Amino acid sequence: MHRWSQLFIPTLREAPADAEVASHKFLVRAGFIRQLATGIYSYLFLGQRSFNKIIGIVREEMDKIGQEFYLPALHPRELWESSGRWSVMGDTMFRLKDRKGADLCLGMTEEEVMTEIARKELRSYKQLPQIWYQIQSKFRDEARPKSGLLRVRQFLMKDSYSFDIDAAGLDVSYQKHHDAYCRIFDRCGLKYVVVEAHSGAMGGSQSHEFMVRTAAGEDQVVSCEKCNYAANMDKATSKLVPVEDLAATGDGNPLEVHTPGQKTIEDVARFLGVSPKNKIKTLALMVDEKDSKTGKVVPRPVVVLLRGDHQLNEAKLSSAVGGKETRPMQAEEIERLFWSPAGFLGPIGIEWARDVRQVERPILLVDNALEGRTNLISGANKEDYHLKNVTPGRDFQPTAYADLRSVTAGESCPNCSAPLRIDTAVEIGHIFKLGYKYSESMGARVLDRNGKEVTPIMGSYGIGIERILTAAIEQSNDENGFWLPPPIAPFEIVVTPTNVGDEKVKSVAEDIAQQLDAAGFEVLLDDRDERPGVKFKDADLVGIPYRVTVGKKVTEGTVEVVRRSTREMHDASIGAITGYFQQVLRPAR
RNA sequence: CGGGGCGUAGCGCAGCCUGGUAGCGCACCUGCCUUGGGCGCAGGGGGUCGUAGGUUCAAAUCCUAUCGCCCCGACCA
Repeated sequence: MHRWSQLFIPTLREAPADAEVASHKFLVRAGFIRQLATGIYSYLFLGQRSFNKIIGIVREEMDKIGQEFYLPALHPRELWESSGRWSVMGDTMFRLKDRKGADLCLGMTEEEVMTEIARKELRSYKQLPQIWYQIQSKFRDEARPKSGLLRVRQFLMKDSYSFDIDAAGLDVSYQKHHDAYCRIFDRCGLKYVVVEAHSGAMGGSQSHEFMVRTAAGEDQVVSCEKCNYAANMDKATSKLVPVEDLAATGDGNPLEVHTPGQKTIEDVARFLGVSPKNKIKTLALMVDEKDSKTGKVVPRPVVVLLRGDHQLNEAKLSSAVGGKETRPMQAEEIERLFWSPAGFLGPIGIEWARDVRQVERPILLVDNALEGRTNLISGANKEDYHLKNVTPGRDFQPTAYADLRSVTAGESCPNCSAPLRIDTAVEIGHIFKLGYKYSESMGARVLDRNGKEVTPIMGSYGIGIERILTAAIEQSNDENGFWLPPPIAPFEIVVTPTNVGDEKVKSVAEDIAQQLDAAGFEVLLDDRDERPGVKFKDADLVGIPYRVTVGKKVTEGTVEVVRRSTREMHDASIGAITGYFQQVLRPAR
């Protein structure tokens, strides 16, 4: 049993001025955390208790599917060079030198370290599958840490890695993680959604994110009101309402129209009296490609066509160009390709690559929404002119059609056609089929059944420990503070004697706390010599789900039980308290 | 990295424009009082005004540089 008067729980009446989101304000006000520097926080007593409980749950569930390791956070440069990520990670990686001048870095994830162990130690298919995990600090020099513990430079992560002999084995390891994550987040009392996620640049075959919907989040999830469809913004698709095409004019072939000074989609649509949906949006971008012979990096034009009212999704575009990054073309680059200033660009009159490998020609990517459309309006590649009657496939040949746009709220679900909603969310977990990227580049090999060398296939899986707590707070707070689900709360019950000067009140509170403690509950006795108002305010603030108030009614043998989330309050006889909490906190399963 | 803002007591802020005694609320300490929602009265402690340089008889205040922190954007295996 813990006594408040002996503890360091520095609660604050006011939130620090720079705190914006609820979890940040309350974590500081409730004395869970204190900031040391931008994106770097100390965890005080209550915070650490909460994290320890979260870690306990993660560990219990992970032990059912894998084995816990503890890996170094300090890594040699050579290790990250062996996977090629020393240069890829850029400024986000913390780097330092040792006394000999050797380069080191602080770990952002641990694929390299795990794969290094696998490479050295795994020899035979008989040793597979393996699932190895750890819970450890990760370091990322984020461009912009923010929102308290939501986006920080040092944080705790449960990261695990699976090694399987083949894709079917990976499917099993992946599913085990999926199920373990569901059990973990359920036990933590979170409401979450599992969404299909963008697999990233490396062509990983499958990826899911575990998201908690909250306004404080930085990610966007698209989900269906009716069925269980849910996806990350970078992955989501929708069914579109068909658009009525314009009638052909003149002989039906592309026809120049004078559109002086009409540069934006809206301008042109208004000027010509058509909907933006009948207009082609032409985006001029560049992608850096490596020349296969010289190895030199050469910029290559990538032109993207979208329906006029649609928005480009950069992650989808990146996937479409093989995981590379794109940038907008500069004015000279636009002139060189289109012979026209921006505002009047279009696909007609340029020789586009037949497929991506035809490197001497520019790439033309056309969004699926334009496939099969006819008589669209595009720029004419001539200042102050646009073209009517533009029909994809007839008037120009795309290098490829692809899904390139972001869905918007209200569009139809791809499965059941019900309206889609878009919410901001916090990512609390991510499971990812890595494939062969690390095992291949770092040279991990095992012998299969036939004595043939094969490369094990990997998965990697992460859980943000701090984000579980912040998401829980974002989900459950009011103007007075927050309440946590009992499994992750720093204490389950706070016993609040209203007046420790009253011997009867004091001793009953003491007895109740002792009893609850003896029965195995996590109890905090607020034995401070403070006025009741102060204690109630603090009790409401710090996230403890239940309060037992011991006050005047002790003379009648009665105390009050208050449930923080609902403010529900009822009198209970002193002798019945332990039984009551047995029922609500330890129900038989 | 681009744009904006802020650094004055533990927290929240005023003072700066117009240079001259460093202030307020909360918190903290002592005493009394009070005891069901941050109570009251009295007394008290605590600040190199982020740092460095400059202007001036005199700088929290004006100028320059620098560091830190926050917000928006870019970025985010």
